[in-house]
Amino acid sequence: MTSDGRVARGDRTRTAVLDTAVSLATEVGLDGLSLAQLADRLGVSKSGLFAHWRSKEALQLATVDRAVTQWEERIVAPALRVPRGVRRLRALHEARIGFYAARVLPGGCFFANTEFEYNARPGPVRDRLAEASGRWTTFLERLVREAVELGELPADLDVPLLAYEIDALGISAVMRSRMLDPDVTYRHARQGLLNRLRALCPDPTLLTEGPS
Amino acid sequence: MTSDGRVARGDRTRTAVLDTAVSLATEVGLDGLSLAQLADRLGVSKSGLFAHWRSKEALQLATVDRAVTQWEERIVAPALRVPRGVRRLRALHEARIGFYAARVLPGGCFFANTEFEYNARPGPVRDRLAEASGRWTTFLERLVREAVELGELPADLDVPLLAYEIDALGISAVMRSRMLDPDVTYRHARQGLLNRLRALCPDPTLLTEGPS
DNA sequence: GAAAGAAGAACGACCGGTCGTATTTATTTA
DNA sequence: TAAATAAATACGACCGGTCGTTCTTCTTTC
Repeated sequence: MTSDGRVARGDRTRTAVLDTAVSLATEVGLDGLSLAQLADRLGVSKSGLFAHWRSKEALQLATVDRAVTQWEERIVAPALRVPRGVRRLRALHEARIGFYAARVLPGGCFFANTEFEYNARPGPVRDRLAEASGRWTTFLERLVREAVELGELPADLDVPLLAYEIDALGISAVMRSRMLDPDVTYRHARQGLLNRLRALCPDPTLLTEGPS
Repeated sequence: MTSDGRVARGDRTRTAVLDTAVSLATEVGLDGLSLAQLADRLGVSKSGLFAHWRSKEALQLATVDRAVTQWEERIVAPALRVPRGVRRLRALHEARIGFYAARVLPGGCFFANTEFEYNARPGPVRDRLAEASGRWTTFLERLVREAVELGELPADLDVPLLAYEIDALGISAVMRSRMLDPDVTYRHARQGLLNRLRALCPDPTLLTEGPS
C-alpha cells in the first residue's frame, strides 16, 4: 500500500502472482514449485519474478502467507458471521469441509500438500505453518469456550479435548476425501460432529436444522 | 523369492536398499529422494541401483510397497495378537500412535509425508496409496464389526462411522503432533477414543485398564 | 583368459539466479 | 498539447550446479 491508502500497482501484481503460486503449489507441492513453470503460467518471464522477491525462498514464504490469508478469509470469516455457540462451531466445520471440497476436485489443496511436506522440517516455512496451526487451535478452543459460557455445552467440558476432536474430524475429512470416496467421507465428518455435539448439548433445538 | 522358497541373495539386498529408501524418504519426502543421496547412504554407486530397478520411478514404487509392508507389520500385526473386541480397537489405536511417535521425533514419517504429496495426483504411486488406504479402512471396519458381534458395542451402531471417527483421531494425532505439542496431541487422541467408546460400550470393565 | 559386476566419468535436461538490453511508463520542457 | 527525456520494468540469453540416466573402464572371480 502507498502512504495515502491507495493500492499500489506493484501490490496488485504481487497478489496476482501469489494467488497463482498458491494454486500451482496446490497441484505440485510447495517444493515442486518451479519458477519457470510459475512464470509460464503467468505469461511473464522468470527474471521478472526476481524484481518482486529476491529469491525463490522469499516467494515461497510469501506464498505460504497468502495461503494462510485465503484460509482465514474463506473459513474463519464466514463462520464469524454466524451467531456464536454450537451453531458457529458447526458453521466452521461446514466451511472447512466446503473449502476443501471445492478445491479437491479440480486439483489439490495447498495446506493438505504443504503442511505435510514441511512439518518437522525446521525452517522459516515450517515456522509460519506452525504459527498458523497454533492460531487455528486457539481459535477453535475459543469458540468451544464461548459455547460453554453461553450454557450450550456442559460447564465441566474438557475444552481443548473437544476442540481437538472437532479438528480431528476436519483433518481426516481432508485426508480421506482424496484417497477414498469424498461423499461418504464428508458425510461421516458431518455426522461425527453432530453425534458428538448431540451427546453434549442439553438443548436439542440447537442441532435440529441442517448445516447452514 | 526363489522357487524353492529360499530368499535369494538379490532379494536381501533389494530389501536392504528399500528399507534405507523408506527411511530416507521419511526424512526428505518421496519426491525429494535423490539417487545420489540414497547410494551414498548405502555405500554403493548410483549406477548400481539401476541393476535392480530400471528407473527411479520403479524404485519409488517399490519403496511405497515396502513402507506399506512395514506399516502392516508394525501396526496391524501387533493389534491382532490382542483379544478381539474394543480391546483390540484400542490396541490398534495405541500401536498407530506409537508407530508415529517413534518416528516423528528423529525425522518424519513416510506416510505423513508421502500420502499428502501424492493424493489427488494421478499415477501409480497414488494408486498404491489409495489401495492401501482402502485396505486399512476395511480392516478398521472389520474390527469394529467384530466388537459389535461380540456384544461389546451396540447392535445398531453405524459401523463405518465409528471406524471413521477412530481413524480421524489417529490421523489428526499424526498431523498435529508435528506442528504442535506431541504429548498433549497424543493424550487427546487417546482420551478422545476412550470417551467415544465409553459412551457406546455397555460393559465398563472393558475400558478400565490403560492402553496395553 | 574370459565373464560379470560394480565404479565412476560423461551426457542431456532442468533448476535457481544474473545480466545487458529493449520496451513501456512517467515526468519535464517547449 | 506535443515532443523529449528519465525511470522503471520486462525480457531472453546465459551461468553454475544438480538431477536421472547411460556408457566405458576396471576389478574380481572362476
